[in-house]
Amino acid sequence: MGKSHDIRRQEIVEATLDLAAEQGLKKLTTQAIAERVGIAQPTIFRHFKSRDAIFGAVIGWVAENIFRVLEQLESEQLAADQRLRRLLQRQLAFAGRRRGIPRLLFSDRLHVESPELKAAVREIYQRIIARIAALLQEGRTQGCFRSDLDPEQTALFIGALMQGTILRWSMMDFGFELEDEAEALWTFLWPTLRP
Amino acid sequence: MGKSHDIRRQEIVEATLDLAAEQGLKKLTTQAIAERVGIAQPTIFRHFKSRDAIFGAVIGWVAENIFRVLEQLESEQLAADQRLRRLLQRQLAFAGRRRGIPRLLFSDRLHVESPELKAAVREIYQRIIARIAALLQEGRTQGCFRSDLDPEQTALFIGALMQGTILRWSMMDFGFELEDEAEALWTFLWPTLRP
DNA sequence: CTTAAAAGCAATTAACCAATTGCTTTTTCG
DNA sequence: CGAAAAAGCAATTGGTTAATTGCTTTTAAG
Repeated sequence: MGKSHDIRRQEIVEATLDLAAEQGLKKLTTQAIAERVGIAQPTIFRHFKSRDAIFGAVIGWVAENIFRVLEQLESEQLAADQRLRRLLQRQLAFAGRRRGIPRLLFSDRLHVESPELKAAVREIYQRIIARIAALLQEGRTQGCFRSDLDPEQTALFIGALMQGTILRWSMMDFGFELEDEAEALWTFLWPTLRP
Repeated sequence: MGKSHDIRRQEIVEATLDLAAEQGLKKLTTQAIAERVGIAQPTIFRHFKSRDAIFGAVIGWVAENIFRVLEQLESEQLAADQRLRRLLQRQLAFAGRRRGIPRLLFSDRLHVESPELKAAVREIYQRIIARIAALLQEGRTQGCFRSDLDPEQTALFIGALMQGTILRWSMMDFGFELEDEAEALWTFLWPTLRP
């Protein structure tokens, strides 16, 4: 046996994310992934049923990390506005470390071809939006946000701001530090939220 | 001869945009485009040198329309804030009428594979941002925006808001009217801009 | 009406790619 | 140790696709 099943699966997932960042989805072939991992192309299929199953595992791994960020936030004893600020900082920091994320998750291939993968990506998106909306709601009653704020609508736009910023970062070939945008984003955002 | 060169080219461009919306980029083959237009697959290559040349023409067509919206705005005698508001309305309205736009322009394929197509998409993006920044600058001196506004930085975030909203619309299978988001977007945006 | 150019198509090609098969090697565990 | 199970690979398969070729039909200009 080579390496254990779980380790190989994780290697394949990471190789896939890295290759997505470097070469885009067209060249993201099982051959390319296998070469990056250092195994033969058919060996990929000892660990994943199909190519889509690899993508599914990648999305699952990304989801796990994003949700972990959201959960860590729950346990912090801070006012709602400071927790929202941290949420933005940390999600951008996580995305900034994994360039493959926008290339894969914003790809039309997942959205149109595979209903399961589309659903998985949507769930990530909707859980982030729901968390932001909950923070806005909480902060509104605490008095740290405007009282006439629509939490749902505002959460959608904050999500759009994050996604749009990540998309620009990807479009500009990752030519700036995504993490550094968090502070500027908050400066832009705060006047709309404050009481 | 069938139809004239220019008419066929335009038919191919529109078929490509429509198919991008319906089926995504993977199934956007020369065969599929030809079927939609009603010609044989090799005939495509009488009108375009390569598949990428088709994409280039599509992007060119989109750019033309977007720039026309920007130019029309120049001639309107309105305060800067109202012109910015109209810019958002009209760009979202245009995108809302052409579902293929996000599928094609946000695709990684253009960004990674073809340097020319990537440059073309970036130019569209940067001209919109530059226009927004100019409007913000103008409005700041006119007194209809905050005086401590950073026009460049703010323009980037307004662009991110638009792109993020269009991305959500695409991700949700165009399940809401994009044009209707413009008003809510402005409501969200105004508190950050007003003096 | 004539003819050259443009537009069209059927058939083919070369390249690419996900997935399968059949066999060998390595690891795990009783 | 020894055998079952897991992991590995070379070779191949079947399907897909952009682009070419060679030929025919249609259009437009003189």
